Amino acid sequence: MAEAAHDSAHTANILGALAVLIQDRVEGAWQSALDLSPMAAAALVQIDNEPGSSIEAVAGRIGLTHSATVRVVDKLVERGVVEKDRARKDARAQSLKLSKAGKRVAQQLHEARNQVTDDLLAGLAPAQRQALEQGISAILYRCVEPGREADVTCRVCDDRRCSSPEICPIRVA
Amino acid sequence: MAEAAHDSAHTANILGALAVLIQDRVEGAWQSALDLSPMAAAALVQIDNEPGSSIEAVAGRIGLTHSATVRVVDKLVERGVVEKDRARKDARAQSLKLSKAGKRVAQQLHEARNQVTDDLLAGLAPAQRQALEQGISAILYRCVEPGREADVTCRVCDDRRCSSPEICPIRVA
DNA sequence: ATTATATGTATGCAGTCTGCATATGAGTCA
DNA sequence: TGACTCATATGCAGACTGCATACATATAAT
Repeated sequence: MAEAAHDSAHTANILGALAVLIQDRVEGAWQSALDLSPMAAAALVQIDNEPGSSIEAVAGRIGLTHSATVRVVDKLVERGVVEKDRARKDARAQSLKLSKAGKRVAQQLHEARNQVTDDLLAGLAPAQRQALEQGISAILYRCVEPGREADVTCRVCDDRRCSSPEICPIRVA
Repeated sequence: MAEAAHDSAHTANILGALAVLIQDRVEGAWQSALDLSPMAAAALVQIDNEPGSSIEAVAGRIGLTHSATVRVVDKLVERGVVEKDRARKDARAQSLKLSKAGKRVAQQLHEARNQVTDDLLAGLAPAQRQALEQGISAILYRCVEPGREADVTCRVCDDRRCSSPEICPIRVA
């Protein structure tokens, strides 16, 4: 019979379960603590990361259609966390940026997500955590082509946690 | 300055990104290949795992309200993959089970999810995969109390991949 | 036995999120 | 100037969800 150590089917299954757990906790925290839908959070993060983005650009990075993104951004504007300005270079495009309140929400949003993932790692021994880091990096590096899926996968990442000296394993290739 | 090997903040962030990637791919596959919403898939899996469940029981295990679960199950019944029968013991409760077609869909559903996670692990060296297994197990064992959240976290798991000789790290405690 | 309470289902209603089709305004190029 | 492309915005419809409520059945207390 197969031994546990050789059964990657089991590894794959609990990896899937872990993904469910993380998404449930993160999105639940966003909803209850900040009243943010998953895509509203993603739009906020992307506008924070690249101020001046057009709606079209944000749509591409969060993986929604243009029209859906228009609505998401509209709600963020109504709420006072995002500001629109017609771009100078191209009067068609909106130039999106966060208000002061928006930056505060973005900060809280990252804290909530980091709280979840930090808690999960908190009990691991250093060597175990490093092994996990290497495994996850290898997976992301190997399995995610730079491009649209890569952007969408990173839609709610905390950039400050993927900058120098570390690099996002998705964006190095 | 902190070295990469010691920076659990980075580990936490890419763990979150991996969760997003997995959920996007799995739910995307279910939607495009099987026309199943995430919760419809979860209900199907739970009814498959515990034939004879009431709607109330399924609701608890997938993390939806009762009324939302009634609708999800209704659609599955209309589609011909789930069958309702008033239970003999308690005429209030429905006794849910999968039709033959439903069992086929449940099988395909697991295959689609397993395909995603297997692909992600495919490039890892055996030792790396085992390290990942141990890390994930340690996280799930330590951070998920048996109870409602545990059930909900396992709502789309492939039970055949968490049975003997391995055990679901969430359910052993 | 009868009545009060609890449990399981079902449905009306409203709100959110999403995509498609389409309209409008602005830039680009022949 | 005119044809075409691009970014935005909006009408419309559909899916999904929760709350409040209604109804049927079971359970327990009197």
